[in-house]
Amino acid sequence: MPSLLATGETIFPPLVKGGEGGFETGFCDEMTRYICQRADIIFRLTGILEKKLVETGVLDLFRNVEIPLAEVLADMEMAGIRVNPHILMSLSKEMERDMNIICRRIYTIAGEEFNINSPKQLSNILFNKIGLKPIRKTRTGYSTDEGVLTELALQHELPAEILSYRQLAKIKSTYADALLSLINPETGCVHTSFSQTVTTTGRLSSSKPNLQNIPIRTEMGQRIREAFISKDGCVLLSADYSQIELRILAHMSGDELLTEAFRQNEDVHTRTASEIFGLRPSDVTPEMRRRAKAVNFGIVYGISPYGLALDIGISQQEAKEYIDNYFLRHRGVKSFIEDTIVKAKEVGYVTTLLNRRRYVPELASEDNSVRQFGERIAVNTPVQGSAADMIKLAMINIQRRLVREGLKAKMILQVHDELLFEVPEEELAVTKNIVVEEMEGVILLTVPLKADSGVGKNWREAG
DNA sequence: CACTAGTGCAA
DNA sequence: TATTGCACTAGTG
Repeated sequence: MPSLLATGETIFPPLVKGGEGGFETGFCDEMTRYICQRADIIFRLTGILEKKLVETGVLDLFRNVEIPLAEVLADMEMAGIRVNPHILMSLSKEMERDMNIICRRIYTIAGEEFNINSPKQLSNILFNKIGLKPIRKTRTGYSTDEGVLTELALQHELPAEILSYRQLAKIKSTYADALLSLINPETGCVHTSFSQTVTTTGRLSSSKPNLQNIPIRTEMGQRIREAFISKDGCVLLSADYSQIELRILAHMSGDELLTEAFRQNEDVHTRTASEIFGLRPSDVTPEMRRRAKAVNFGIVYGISPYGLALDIGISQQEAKEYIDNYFLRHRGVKSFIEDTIVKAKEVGYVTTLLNRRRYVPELASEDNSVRQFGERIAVNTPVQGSAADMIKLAMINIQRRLVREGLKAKMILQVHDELLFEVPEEELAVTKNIVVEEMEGVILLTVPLKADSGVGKNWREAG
């Protein structure tokens, strides 16, 4: 790709000369500082340019979505989200105590002390000293990841202890200690950095801290979420799209059953389970629904029997039957996948609802695995990227309405299909209406869009 | 100090 | 041998 600009040169020069990283620069005058910080952020967020313009091939998207969104994101970054340091500190201490206890047990079982955090040293203990049978290889040795340890736990008591230790170590280092260090002492908030230029699909990314991967599945994770709080007089409002990617798949593919499921406002995973297992929806068990949910995710990712089997712990044979059954009932999805790949090979790229473009050179590869990877990209990107388009547009529309209606409510986070707001309590009802209305009405599809919402004094309650 | 590998968190 | 990310620790040079 020829470069239109010299290295470092940009179409949009900074409005104000200032240091990189707004919250680290020291200015005396508060207003000057505010303007410089905001300008720095907008500059970073719009500094996309020739690569972006050429690669997307769509100037409209850039003008109508990404430039206006930069201002929204700048406001979000500056607003930040308040974090209660005491919750994180006590959680950290509690986890340290538990880790010490587990650590001593591990050393006793192993018969020696070693660095539990080192996969290399752990692998030596498990596979050489104890003599357990390796399950999978990595490039440099034997894998000790969660799936492997879970299997090994059936034969020996050590792997289970390692799993407990790992869970605590992960949460403590990444989410308790690291997050504490990123609280801005002046604002009492964490101010993430969003990027519009990192991902290949059009999603945002978040860093320093990454607020798009805060734990949610485990109890420990939920307790981390309790540390994200609203300011006095405010509550947190969370609104998330329900099944947006599957709804987009229904829209793009025109698949009859999938479309009908959403039009009837049915539970799509239960519906899929009933199709895969050949039962009435009322006879679907929670375990069947769980497996069907994995199938639905798999469809969007470009499923393989191996991957599905690995994900839900069944045989490859069984996984293949699930997939075959799914495509038997969903001819529309099947032909959408095939047509998308054929078209992508023809023109060299795929597109989203707002004409975002991603080139897929992998499709022309001689290497089968590379080419198949290209095919999964070709299927996944229009779906994932369209979801990104839609929430971005909704964010712009919501922000405009909040301003126009003179509300103090602030958008503070985006997590791919969820938006988080800090809302003065007296504005809650009206803000919630605006948010849900704008999210559900952002683009008219052949199936309805649904946004669920929740409210609380912290992210756990609101989520 | 810069980099890679393995691991694991989210949508 | 399922998509997109960020970031931790260990280990190497």
